[in-house]
Amino acid sequence: MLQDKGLSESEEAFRAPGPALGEASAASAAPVPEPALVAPGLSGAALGSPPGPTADVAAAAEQTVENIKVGLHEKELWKKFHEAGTEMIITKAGRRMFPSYKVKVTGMNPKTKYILLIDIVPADDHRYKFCDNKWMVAGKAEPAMPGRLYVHPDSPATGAHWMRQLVSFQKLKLTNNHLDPFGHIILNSMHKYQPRLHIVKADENNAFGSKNTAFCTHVFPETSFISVTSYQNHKITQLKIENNPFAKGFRGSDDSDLRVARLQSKEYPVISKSIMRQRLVSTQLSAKPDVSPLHSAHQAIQHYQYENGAHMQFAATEPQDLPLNTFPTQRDSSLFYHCLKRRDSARHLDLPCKRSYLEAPSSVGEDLYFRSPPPYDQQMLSPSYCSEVTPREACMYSGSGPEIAGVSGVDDLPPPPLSCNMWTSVSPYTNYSVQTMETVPYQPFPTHFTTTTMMPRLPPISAQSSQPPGNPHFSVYNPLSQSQVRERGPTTSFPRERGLPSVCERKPPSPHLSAANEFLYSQSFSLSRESSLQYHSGMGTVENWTDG
DNA sequence: TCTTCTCGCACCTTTGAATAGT
DNA sequence: AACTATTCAAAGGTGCGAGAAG
Repeated sequence: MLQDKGLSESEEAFRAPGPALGEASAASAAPVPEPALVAPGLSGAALGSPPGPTADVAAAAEQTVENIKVGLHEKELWKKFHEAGTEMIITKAGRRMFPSYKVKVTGMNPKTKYILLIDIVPADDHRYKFCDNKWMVAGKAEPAMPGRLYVHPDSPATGAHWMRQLVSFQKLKLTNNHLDPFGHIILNSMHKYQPRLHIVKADENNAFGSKNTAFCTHVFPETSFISVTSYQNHKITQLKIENNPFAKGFRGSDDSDLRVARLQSKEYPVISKSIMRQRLVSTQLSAKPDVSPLHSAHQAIQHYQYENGAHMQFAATEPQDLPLNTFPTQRDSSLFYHCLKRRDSARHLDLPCKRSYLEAPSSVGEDLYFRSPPPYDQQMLSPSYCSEVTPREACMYSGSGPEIAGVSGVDDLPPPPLSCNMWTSVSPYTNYSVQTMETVPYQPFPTHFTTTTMMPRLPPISAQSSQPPGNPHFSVYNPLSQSQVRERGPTTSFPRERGLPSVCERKPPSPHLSAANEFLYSQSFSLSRESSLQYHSGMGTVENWTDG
């Protein structure tokens, strides 16, 4: 039961010899913010919270979280992409990220349970276009998509569990479907994003609403990317093809060609049809003097070098070829970090994590529903779900609403689709720029970032009193994970991705899962409200950030 | 006309069940 | 009977490229 695909994959990757593991180790050893980086003033007193009776526990929890170190797996690969300007395909059905987000975690308390989750936030408020072989700002960003969290399917799990192997988020999918019913993370095309990893302490000492709930956030700047519906930069295309096993079929030459090339001591570049085509396009677009046969040859050589396992030489290309290199490589960008404790809530609910995460799901009859508030005009309501039956599946928090059911074209759908994420409408992105992080304060969450406003039973940050707890607009929906649904087989005509469940096949959540959702919501709430005050990049400035 | 998006496709890896062998 | 290794088909992940949409 403990073993599922996700874990197996992670373990396999972790065990895999060679560069991947080495990189992971190196990443783990990468400089990690010292405790000093944790912004001061995290104490309850500093924030106006009275010291609680669990001060000792709080201190222990905080220390535990502060000691957590996270290393990005395949950091070198990420850097290669980053130097070329990482692009991630987003599709209606959802597309995995590549490189996938994998981390090695250390410093956890082996016996304490943690929840690991990822969110992807806008890196700036611009829309981009790929012109003249480089990314250029093309205007103001479109309104942010409903924010969603991707909770690692193993969550919650003990520190020993997380530290035992690589933690892989490779099943995380990105979509541009605003009404995505599958729980994928929704993004806008041609926008820049920054994934973030959150580690939430989730043991019995940190009951929901506790003042002492601790968590930390890690950001690896090299994982930032521009979302696209089709690749723009042929360098990225080639990197994907050469590194992603699933794209092996697009590698420029067959085995014999590769063998020939290798036998010929790399004297001849191996160029795929795609790269030829894209280079033609690039050449046509570029009126630059350096766009010449020699230039093309240079690129071909670069490609060839890569084909043959040599390091890519993109760094040697002209600056304009590195438009998305938003994080200067000379700067240690291992991670941004913050650590803090929740201290603003008086609620103390049972934590789902108090129970074994292997615990069998409750019967349908025990399912709870609560709604997220309809705070804004375009608010999308949706149930959220979190699966424990198939813990390896993504557990995302989202919202959905009548629009979704309507759009689905299925009138008799049971409670609207759900995904595992939480979402809500998102206000325009507040300005923080990863690109200029060294000088612009990093604001981890937009003021109205969805993961905060969707918080069930927690007032929206910007409309705190609009939906009091218990408001009928709050609901919880806990559909089955995709794999669970898949086992049941198709039962509806709802448009679906191959192998993905129809929305109406999902079932409501069990009470403890709802509580889990709530816990996570609360954590996100804390992140959004407090991290802004305490987030510390370690290399940039720290700016207080206030609501509204 | 241009840019962006959608969809079907071929190709590939991954997964897991079925089967054979020890 | 239990365990391991192998085989094979289905599921699912890729980028490509034509055409649609705005």
